[in-house]
Amino acid sequence: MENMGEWEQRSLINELTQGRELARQLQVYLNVPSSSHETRELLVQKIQASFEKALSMLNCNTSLAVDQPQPSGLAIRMSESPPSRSASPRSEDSDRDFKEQELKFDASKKRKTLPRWTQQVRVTPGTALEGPLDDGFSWRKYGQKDILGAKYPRGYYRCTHRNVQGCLATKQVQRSDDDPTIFDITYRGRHTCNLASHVMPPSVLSENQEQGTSIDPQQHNQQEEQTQKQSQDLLLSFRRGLKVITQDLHIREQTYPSFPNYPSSTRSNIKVENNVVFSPSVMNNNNVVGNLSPSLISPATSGSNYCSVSPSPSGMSSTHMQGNVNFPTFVPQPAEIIQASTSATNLPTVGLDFPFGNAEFDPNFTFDNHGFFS
DNA sequence: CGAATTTGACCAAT
DNA sequence: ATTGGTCAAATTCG
Repeated sequence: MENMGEWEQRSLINELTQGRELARQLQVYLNVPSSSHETRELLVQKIQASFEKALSMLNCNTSLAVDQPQPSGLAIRMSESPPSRSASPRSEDSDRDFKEQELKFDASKKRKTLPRWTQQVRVTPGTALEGPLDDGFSWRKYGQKDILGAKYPRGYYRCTHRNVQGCLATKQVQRSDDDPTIFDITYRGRHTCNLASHVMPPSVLSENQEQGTSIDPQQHNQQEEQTQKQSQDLLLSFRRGLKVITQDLHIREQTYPSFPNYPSSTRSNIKVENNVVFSPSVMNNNNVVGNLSPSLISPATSGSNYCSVSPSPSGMSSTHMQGNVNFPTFVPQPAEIIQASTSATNLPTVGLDFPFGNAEFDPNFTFDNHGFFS
């Protein structure tokens, strides 16, 4: 834990402070009759966002910042889930899927599969974009398959830099049967490539850049990976302001030290609605994440991310930059993130759960941000 | 021309 | 034998 860099700590403090400040402001506004409802609403949102961010930092260490233009609505619901079946709201297929997962889980010894979790992403109708989701990484499609019982084929993607950096992350994208605007995205494995935080300001980059690819994929401890990953995705999603519904966070891993408290409480559909609107000020700690990828268009792929780590400054390899390097402005759609996963729900209680889940720190969790955002 | 996608074949897990 | 996942040649894209 010494690893928790000073930077993280500061960010955290910063975030909390920010939240406090916002709350204070809210209080003020509450006493000012003339203040608009909207303003207050906005403050509330900010506060929520602030907390979420702080929590995510704690839980996930990911210091990825969530930065989002101004989505109008996010709903997050999370829980972790051993796919107890009955997970997805709408398709029974997913149900089937979960079953499979479950089975595999039990049969554990067989194949060590990479951690895997699913999220549903909905592209807001009305906006013509049909495609999904660009979650911040650059993916390359390597296959497509018709799935039994599913109307739409499932697309298989792997990290573009797989060969170069040995990043084993893959994802599967499948459009929901009944609601074409929803895509189930199952991620597997964590990105070991430099998740590049995209194109970020050189200044920031320079700081950690040395790390480059040095991260040995195999070395990571899984737990960490998952956590990290999860947060990565989430955050990314946030940033893009898409509607994301994470349905199942099931992760199975062989070596799973323990995930002690994944609060099972979750199942109580907790939805945290937050329309997160980050003000620049709030965001400052994470410039790292500064940009969103604009694209979110192709249904399954949008290559918009950069995992690359080109050591060489000039190195951005020609290609993947699909033109999005400008971050701002892109304001996708209102997003809604719902993480659901059914889990061992037993809890009677409605625990409070935050989007980022477990308020638990993994014992072994270390901030390995180094390579992470470099 | 190189990189990304498509698509049928191949392989592994039920 | 069936189904899901990956490979890889062919094709398309930029």
